[in-house]
Amino acid sequence: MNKIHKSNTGAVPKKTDAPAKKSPQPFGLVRGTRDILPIDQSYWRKLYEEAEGLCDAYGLERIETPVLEETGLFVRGVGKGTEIVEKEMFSFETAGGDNVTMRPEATASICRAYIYHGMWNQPQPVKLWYWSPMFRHERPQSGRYREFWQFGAEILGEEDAVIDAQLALISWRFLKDLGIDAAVRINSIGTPECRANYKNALVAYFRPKRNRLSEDDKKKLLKNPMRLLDSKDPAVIEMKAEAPQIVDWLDESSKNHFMRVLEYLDEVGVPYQLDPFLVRGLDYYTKTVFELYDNAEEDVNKNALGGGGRYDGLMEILGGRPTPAAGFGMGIDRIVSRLKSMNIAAPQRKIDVFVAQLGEGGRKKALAMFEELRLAGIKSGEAFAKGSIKTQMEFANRAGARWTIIIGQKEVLDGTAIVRDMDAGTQEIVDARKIVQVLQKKMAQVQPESITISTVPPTPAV
RNA sequence: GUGGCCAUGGUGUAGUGGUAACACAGCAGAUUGUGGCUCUGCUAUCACCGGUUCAAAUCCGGUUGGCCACCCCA
Repeated sequence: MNKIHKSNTGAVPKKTDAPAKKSPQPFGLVRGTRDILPIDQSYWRKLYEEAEGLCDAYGLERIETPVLEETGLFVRGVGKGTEIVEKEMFSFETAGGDNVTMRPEATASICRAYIYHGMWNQPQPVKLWYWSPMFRHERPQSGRYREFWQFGAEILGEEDAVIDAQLALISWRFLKDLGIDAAVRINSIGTPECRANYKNALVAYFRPKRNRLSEDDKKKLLKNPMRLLDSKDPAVIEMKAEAPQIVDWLDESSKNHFMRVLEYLDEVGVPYQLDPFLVRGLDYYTKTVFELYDNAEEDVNKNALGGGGRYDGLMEILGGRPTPAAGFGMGIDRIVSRLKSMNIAAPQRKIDVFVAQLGEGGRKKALAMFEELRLAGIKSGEAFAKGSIKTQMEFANRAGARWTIIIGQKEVLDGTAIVRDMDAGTQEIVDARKIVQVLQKKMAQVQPESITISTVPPTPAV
């Protein structure tokens, strides 16, 4: 996989009076990045089309924000104490002296755009979706890259619980339609006020037991006690059982909001599990938080496929007017790898016709005929650079063409073309001018269903 | 940031001190105008640097890179 090693680019071994014939060393990949090769594109296309169809049906509009933002946006938006901001950002100073960061997530950017473009003047809520690469300087691991893709949605300017439920529904439905049996883990972390009270209770609970905590967890107890709740340390998991739960510390309005979210989810049939210890790593969340997990995944601790929640305070933190909002983000890379390991095939590009040519005259005609077929909407393949008919037939066969058109010198003179049926192994000579009609007729007879492929929009949810 | 495992053609592997093997893929060919089968040939200075040895893919050290787990998250 990694044939190119950085060391190859390093010091050239001392070769006394060796001839200076050294080919340039090839480059490797920047750590944590990778190429998404043609062989994987069918999966990516499938996911993108699913996302687009779903968002379209739900009245969400596509937004694209810059990869680069002012560093301060994330420091304030995501939170100064978070892991992301503390040590995972790709930040640098530009030649002009600006401090910029390659976005580690989308929500802060989208709130910035909302404020910057005065979107509060639009009908509320503003419903947006994105599909973009994100960057975090973490150590690469399974399902974790430094450049990774997220598909997500944000609904801005509405506080009602129905929005939270709808977002959970859309993210769940996205996975469901792709064939992944997912469940929503959901919790409420209330307002900053009730959370502060809860944190005190948590600290009070854990402090007497602190000698049983690891060094890391001791730090968490001081700095961010809620993070203790998703520790994988068996001792902590055991202690957690008796620990206070945030639900008991929610104020009336948060509790009511949460109940309504759950009722909506019941109504619409989204399976969820209450997880009293689900907290999320970003500071901006309020009230509803949720994550999506694959039910078929054995390892419960395995990576989440997506997550989201409400962030009613974020807009104000970023200097906008108080605006309630909620959203989710899905890990495209993780979902693709899930689909692959589940052996869920993505549709491959198929061609109906292959255009083969012989000789310079045949090649000219074939070039033109290929274009004619394309304009007629007939999916075709070619290998004009190849001279041998045999090689071209091999290509036609491999590409799965149902028919191959052959144009050689003889056909050019006669104004004809050979149409070979690749399944039957038979062929006929037709008038070159009528090639489109002939093929369309054949296609209609043989595989009428193939014509409708890929023009069917994804089924709307629920 | 911490720890464990690993590094052989494009891909997946065999080879544990004595001339680098196999499968698949790719390319070329089997009387120059026809595919799916078959056959033949070609495709690797064994990540890099150094050490031990008569001899290293194989042992040792370093470097680089990858994978996995923790941390955190998507």
